[in-house]
Amino acid sequence: MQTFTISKLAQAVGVNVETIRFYQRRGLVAEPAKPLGGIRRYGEAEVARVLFVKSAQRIGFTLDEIAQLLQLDDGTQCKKARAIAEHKLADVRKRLQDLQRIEAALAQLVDRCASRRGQVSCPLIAALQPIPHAL
Amino acid sequence: MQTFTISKLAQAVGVNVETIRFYQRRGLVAEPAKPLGGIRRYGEAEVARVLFVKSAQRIGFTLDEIAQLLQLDDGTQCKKARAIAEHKLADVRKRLQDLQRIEAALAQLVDRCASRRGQVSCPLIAALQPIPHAL
DNA sequence: ATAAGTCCCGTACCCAAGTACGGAGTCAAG
DNA sequence: CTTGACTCCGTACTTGGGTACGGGACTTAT
Repeated sequence: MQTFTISKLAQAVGVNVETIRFYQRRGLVAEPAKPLGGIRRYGEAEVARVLFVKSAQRIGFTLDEIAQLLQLDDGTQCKKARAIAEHKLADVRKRLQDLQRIEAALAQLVDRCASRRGQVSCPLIAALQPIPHAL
Repeated sequence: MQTFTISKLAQAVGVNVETIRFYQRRGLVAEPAKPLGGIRRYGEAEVARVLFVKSAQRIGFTLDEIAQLLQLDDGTQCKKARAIAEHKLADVRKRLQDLQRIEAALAQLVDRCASRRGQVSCPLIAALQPIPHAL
């Protein structure tokens, strides 16, 4: 298809044009060959790409990590891909646990605040102490 | 108690001394009064504080957000605290959803890689597209 | 009482992830 | 065929989260 100019692409995914160009420099988004001294055109693939980057970022991946994740998408080198994916998976699971703990803590806090004003000694700090520090 | 010097504190929680000082400037960690031209002493409260900051950071909160969260711990101003907490809670739940999606996608990828080599067209990209883009 | 090792504090530097800027080229409409 | 909007590309600036550095004060072992 290749229907977007860079600014349309940026607009479609809700980021700055400069951000697209920045991603291109980082190799996260393809730079289509420009047609004989002209203006590059982008398609759905690029839209998907940028959305992926932004989503992955929202959950805490760095651009370098995202670059790795994107390599998995090639389908080739399944062995390597698997190693990276497993590593990330462990990582993600740890993040999930932490998030779940803080979610519980926050929900509890909100709940207590709602039902009973007064001495709420916040459970947040406790929620994030993995070991009850025996040092 | 107040048994740690700043470097012992840093060492106890596994961060750089400079990081502690940086947090103090940001108001994230208390700076105990220094005893008449001398050296400040830190206790378990500061250890907990720094660990909290690091944990919260791991799951994607910024230092500014963490400062807000820490204010909730005061117990006072329950109304305000509740508002902040509710906001954060919504935020956390969104992060959780995203993480769960990517966890599933990664787990699937690993699984497929394990059982069947060959044309694995990575489910990651799909996993992070909220809407199947109908534009 | 002195040298080694810390601490205090300010300032400067670093990296990641953008954002802004500016000049030159392109393209579509009037 | 010019004007205005947009593109291309390079370079510079910004913000968040630290790290590093350096001079002077303090404290402790010898």
